[in-house]
Amino acid sequence: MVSSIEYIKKLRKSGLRPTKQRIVICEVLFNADKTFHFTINDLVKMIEIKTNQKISLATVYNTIHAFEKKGYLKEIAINSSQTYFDTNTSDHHHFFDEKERELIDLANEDLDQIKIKKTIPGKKIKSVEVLVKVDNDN
Amino acid sequence: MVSSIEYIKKLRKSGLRPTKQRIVICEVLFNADKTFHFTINDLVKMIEIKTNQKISLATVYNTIHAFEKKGYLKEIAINSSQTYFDTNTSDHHHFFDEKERELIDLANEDLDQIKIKKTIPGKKIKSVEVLVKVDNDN
DNA sequence: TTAACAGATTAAAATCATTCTAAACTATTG
DNA sequence: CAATAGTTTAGAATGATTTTAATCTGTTAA
Repeated sequence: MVSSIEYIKKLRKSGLRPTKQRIVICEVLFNADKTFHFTINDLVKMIEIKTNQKISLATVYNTIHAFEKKGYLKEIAINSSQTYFDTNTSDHHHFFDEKERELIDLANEDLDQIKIKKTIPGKKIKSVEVLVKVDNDN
Repeated sequence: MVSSIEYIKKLRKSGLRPTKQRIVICEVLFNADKTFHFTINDLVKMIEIKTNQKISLATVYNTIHAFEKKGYLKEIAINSSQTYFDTNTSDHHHFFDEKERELIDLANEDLDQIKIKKTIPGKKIKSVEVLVKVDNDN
C-alpha cells in the first residue's frame, strides 16, 4: 500500500503536476500487488469502480501517454483495435491469447538471450519485443 | 513476370473467384521481384499507379483479409495507426524504424533459434514474432 | 496569502482506419 | 442462357484516439 504522498513526489519529480486525476490513476495502476496489462477502456472502468466518479477520457489518454513517456508504462506491440499497456516496465515479452484477447507475461528468463546478428546502418536497437500468439490446444 | 493466368488459377484453387479486382491486387502484390511490406493505404496508391483506376476501399480490405486468411499475406504486429502486411509469408521477423515508419525483414537466421521455456495450460503456440525497434544512431 | 500564469482538465467535436450495409454486378454451373 | 451464390461498391457507421477551446488548478514569486 503506497501512500498517495509517494505518488505526489513521483509526479513532481517527473515534472508532472500532481493533480487529483493523476494521483487516482497512479493508485489504480501502481498500487496493485502485481503488474498487469490494460487498455484505456479497462482503465476507465477501474477508475469508475475505485472512485465512483469519472475522469474525462481525454485526461486518461493524456495521463497514460505522459506516464509512458516518463517510462512508468510500456505500450505493447500487438495488432488489436485497442492499444495495450503494461505496468511492468522491465525487459520482458508476451504471450497473446487472441481468443481471450488476453496478454500474459513471458519473462526474459523463459527464453534464451536473443542476439540480433543483423545491423542496420545508422540505426541502433531500441527494443526487442517477442510476441507469442497462442491458441486453444485442441 | 507471372502471367495473370497463374493468379486466376491460384485464386480458383483457393475457392476465391478470380475477379478483375483480385487479379489486379495479385499483380501488384505478387509480381514484385522482392517481397515487401505495405499498409492498405500504400496498396491503394500502388493500384492507382498501376491501373489508373481505383478499386473500392471496401474491396481492397475484403481482398487483403481473404488473402491473409488463405496464407498469402501476413499481418505484422506493431503499434501503428495503420495495419502493416507482408508479402513474405515465410517464418521471419522485423525491424521497425519508427522515425521512417518503415519495416525491414529480419531473417530467422539472423537470430538464434527462439525456444519458449514457458507453456500455458490448454494453449499451443501459433506464432512467435520478434519486433526490433530501431532509432537513429546519434 | 495572493496574483498571475503555465499547465491540466474537460466535453464535445474532429479524425481516421476499418467495417458494415444493402443494392447492383458478375463468375460459375447446369 | 438463367439462376444463384459470391463480389463489388459508395456511402454510412463504428470506435479508438486526438484535437479544440474554454475553464480550472497547482505553482511561483512577491
